[in-house]
Amino acid sequence: MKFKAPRGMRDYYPDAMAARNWIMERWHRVSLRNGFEEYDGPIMEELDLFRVKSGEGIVSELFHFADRGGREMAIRPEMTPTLARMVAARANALRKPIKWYSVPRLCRAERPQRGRLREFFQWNIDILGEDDILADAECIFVAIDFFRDIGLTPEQVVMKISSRSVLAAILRINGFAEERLEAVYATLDKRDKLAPEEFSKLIETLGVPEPQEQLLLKLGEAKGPEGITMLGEMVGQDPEGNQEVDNLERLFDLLGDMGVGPYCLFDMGVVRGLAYYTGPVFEAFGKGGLQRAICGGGRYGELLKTVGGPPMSGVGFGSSDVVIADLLKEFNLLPDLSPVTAVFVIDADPRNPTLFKRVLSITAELRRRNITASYSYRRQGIGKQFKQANDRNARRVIIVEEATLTDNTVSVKDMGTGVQQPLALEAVLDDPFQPLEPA
RNA sequence: GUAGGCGUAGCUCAGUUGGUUAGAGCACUUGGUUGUGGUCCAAGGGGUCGGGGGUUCGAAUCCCCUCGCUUACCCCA
Repeated sequence: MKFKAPRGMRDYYPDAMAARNWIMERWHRVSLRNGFEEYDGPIMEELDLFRVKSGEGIVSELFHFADRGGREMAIRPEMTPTLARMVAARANALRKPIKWYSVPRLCRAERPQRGRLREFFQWNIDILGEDDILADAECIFVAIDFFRDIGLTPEQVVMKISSRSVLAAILRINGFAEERLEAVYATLDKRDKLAPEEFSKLIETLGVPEPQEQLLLKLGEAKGPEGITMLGEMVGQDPEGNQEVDNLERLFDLLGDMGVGPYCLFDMGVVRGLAYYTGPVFEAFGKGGLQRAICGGGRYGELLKTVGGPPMSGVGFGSSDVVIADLLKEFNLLPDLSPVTAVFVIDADPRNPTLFKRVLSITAELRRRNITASYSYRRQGIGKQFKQANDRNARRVIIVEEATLTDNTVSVKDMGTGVQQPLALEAVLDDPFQPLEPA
């Protein structure tokens, strides 16, 4: 074929569409039951909106163009700038806390690889206007609520949680200059990807004194409850540091109270590349072969200000359908999504046009009653029609026959059990799935 | 942008000292079957062997180039 779907973008044939809908229905369901409202924005924004948030380097990763008025536009690569813009515009009018979710279609002009395409859907959950760490706990709970909803157990997925603010406090107490923090974050974020000796080498390239090097090595290893204890020792008597560690402990207490403790793990190795995170950060990982993060987020303190809004803190996360689909596949969690026809209507004698008229009217009546009903377009033998009914995964078959014309009865067959019984047509229309008695 | 792997039917793949008209399974269509589906049997449609060039009497097969896909790195919102 001359044409195919663009690089990194997908065609959704019905089976793929069914899988996509399966995931997205669960995103909606979980969002709504956790008290989030849906919002959306335009598919593209002014290029500058993304520049403001992420810097000039972002431009090469975007699909962008000049419109006919010469305005630089970009297809959205993420939802957060749009969210910040929308909330900032009505910051004072919106009831707090703002709990919003969205399932935007996003595009990024990067090289496709496993779990990462050029066009995808991303579930976004955000809480704004609530500084208490309870909001952070809520966001993490929502992500795990979704994992549970699709059948993932703590043996299959882990939510790794860390804290930018604790990390910042420890670094400050140990004499790291403010302007070095960015580089340190980037380095620590790589820890889990490298062998220990390579990580040590990377630390050395930072060019910090020996004691600070040792601190960074130790920090990267902090994990689990002992890790948090270790952080407590590191901050010592520093009041601000103590407060941050207390906050982190409270986060884990809350998650325990919410019943999702088994999914959660403190891990200082989670830092997240983004510059704008200011508090707790978290990333979920599958425990199988797929090592990529399946969701990631955290608290951002200053984001609204960068788009000209008031100071308002937020916390949220995003999760792409591509990685979720990979994970579902890996753990075989997608159910059979083949289309099901509830009722298939058959005429017993294809040579009798009067019977077919009744097939049409009965099918139409079933559909009017919101029952998925179908029939064969070809007037062919009853065996062929049954075959077609079977191919369409019909639950029940209604056979229109001579008795239908004389007594207004039809034969109903259950395709699962094979049981067939004559019944009054009205009774069948009222309840097509009533129990059948074997003859 | 860097490096590896792979390109044969819709899908998964066979196909070597280079040799007739390129194959299988699954899927699809039709028939076996004029009142009963799934199983089974049979037939059929579907391929410029990714593309171009070269070597050769002869290339899916050997050589060169190119395009595409894919995995990892870089980056990551």
